[in-house]
Amino acid sequence: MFPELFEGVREARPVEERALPPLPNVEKYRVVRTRFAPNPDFYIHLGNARPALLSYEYAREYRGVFILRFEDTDPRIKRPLPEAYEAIKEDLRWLGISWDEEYVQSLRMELYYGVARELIARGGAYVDLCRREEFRKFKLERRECPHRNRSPEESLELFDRMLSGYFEEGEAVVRVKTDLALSDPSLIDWVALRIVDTSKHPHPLTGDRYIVWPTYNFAAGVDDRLTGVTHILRGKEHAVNTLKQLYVYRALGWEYPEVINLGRLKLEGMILSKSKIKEVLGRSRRAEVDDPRFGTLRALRRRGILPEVVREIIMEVGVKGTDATISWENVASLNRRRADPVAPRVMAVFDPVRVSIRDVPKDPSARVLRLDYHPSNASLGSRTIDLGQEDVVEVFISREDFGLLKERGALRLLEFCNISLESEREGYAEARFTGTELEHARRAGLRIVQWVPVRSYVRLEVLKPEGLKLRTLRGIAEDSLARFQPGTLVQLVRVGFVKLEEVLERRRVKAVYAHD
RNA sequence: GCCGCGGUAGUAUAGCCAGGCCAAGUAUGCGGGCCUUUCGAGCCCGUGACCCGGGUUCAAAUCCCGGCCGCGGCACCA
Repeated sequence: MFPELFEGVREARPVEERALPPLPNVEKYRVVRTRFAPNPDFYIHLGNARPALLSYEYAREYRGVFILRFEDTDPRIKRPLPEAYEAIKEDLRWLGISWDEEYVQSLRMELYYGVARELIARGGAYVDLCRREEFRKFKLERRECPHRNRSPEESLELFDRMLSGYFEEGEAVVRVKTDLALSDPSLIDWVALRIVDTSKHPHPLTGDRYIVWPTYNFAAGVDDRLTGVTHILRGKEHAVNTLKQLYVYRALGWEYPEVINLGRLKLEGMILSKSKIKEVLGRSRRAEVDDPRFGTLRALRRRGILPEVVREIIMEVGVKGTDATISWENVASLNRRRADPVAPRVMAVFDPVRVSIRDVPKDPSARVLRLDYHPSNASLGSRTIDLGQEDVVEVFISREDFGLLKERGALRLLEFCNISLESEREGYAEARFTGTELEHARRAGLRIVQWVPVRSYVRLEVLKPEGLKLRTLRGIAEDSLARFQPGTLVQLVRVGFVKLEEVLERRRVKAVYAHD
């Protein structure tokens, strides 16, 4: 109809999403079923988002089913965090991921017991009563331990005893029979179920109801089969696990799903690993799980990183086994691209210095400024800065720009006027109005700097991560900043993008630094 | 003890499986230009790289062998 009206929109920036390579052997399956299986012992981070998003995208592309499964079968070492179940779902939703089915492993224990019995009955597993170190010796010498050749019946009986609470932690485990000749000792007769004393380490969901717990490999392997998963996308650190699970599948006559191992995703300068985050959390009173120094999805969200950017990064890195370190500069750049057209622009000054300007004409055109929040996005509206009728107009500029003023003797205050320095002493300057024309400023080569009127401003605190340090920048900003809702991404002119967190009694604003 | 992965511009990466369309793509950085919101933002142009050695081939960043360097994983965590 009016094609020209759509020009701008189309040119806005065609963010093309990279197409996913085809999944292997889809024709073998009626429907593609993928899954994401986090351990709810902590919040998920950018690295977890990779398999999550790719699994989801594949399910969608093939019109299949995407499964969310909580792997919470270690009440002792990786004890689930009660709030993590919900938090993970929230983070996934934020990323635009939805799931068709949801499972919680700690609620499926009887299923694992059943499969374990079947496996033992078929001679594919046995109950081992060796102490850990004892077994290790046998294994390294490629000898079988004394319990290995027990009859299935005997093992089954011992398994029931395990379940009844007869054994203590470490006294009995169920081992999957593999091949003693395996060159990789870590594969040999791996543990499928072990005892965890839940009276001492209660599970947040099931308390002390169960004392025999499946290991990751057993539970994951069984569940992938039981829930009909056809394609597994997971970190390449799981490559060995596939080999382990294969023994269970073979013993039970199951066919193993297709597996794609993904490389790790790191975020430059940010803490991703759970253990490191927990370390910082334990050390610092201030830190929260969404501390902007962390690479958790919550932290990225808090910093104003848009979910589309996280998606874009993951799709860009693609489906492969190579690790990738995402540079923060890149994240910032992608985010800026999307934020710039929609972020209102406001002036703020850090480390402020006061400047008194005389000779500013008293007519309204010079004293009452109407400024748009964005040069090209009119929908963001505008605000008015009223400089009053005093003889001198007082503004704050940053100490850095104050240095420029001293050096060059003149400056242009962004969208206001040109000034020249009359006198200065530490932290204060007197200047003279020399006109409002931008052309003059340009010809004179004046630097154009942001400023805040002394007459009306808000205090601004910006939380800024610098490496592992967290700094709080204190400054002042135009009072109009307080009119935005918390959560708004704002561009502080010549400073960077900031996400508003709190607006306190209209005179104080707290924000988190997103990026330049 | 054992298993696996990677080395592409200053930085981070794509391409490698299916060799030629790669005198190597993207982002950032850097240099220049543009924008009457004036900017450290944005837009445009430019700059710059296939770890080393050998082999296969008409043809190799891509395949094979060796070397050097870096990284990750497993063994009753997930």
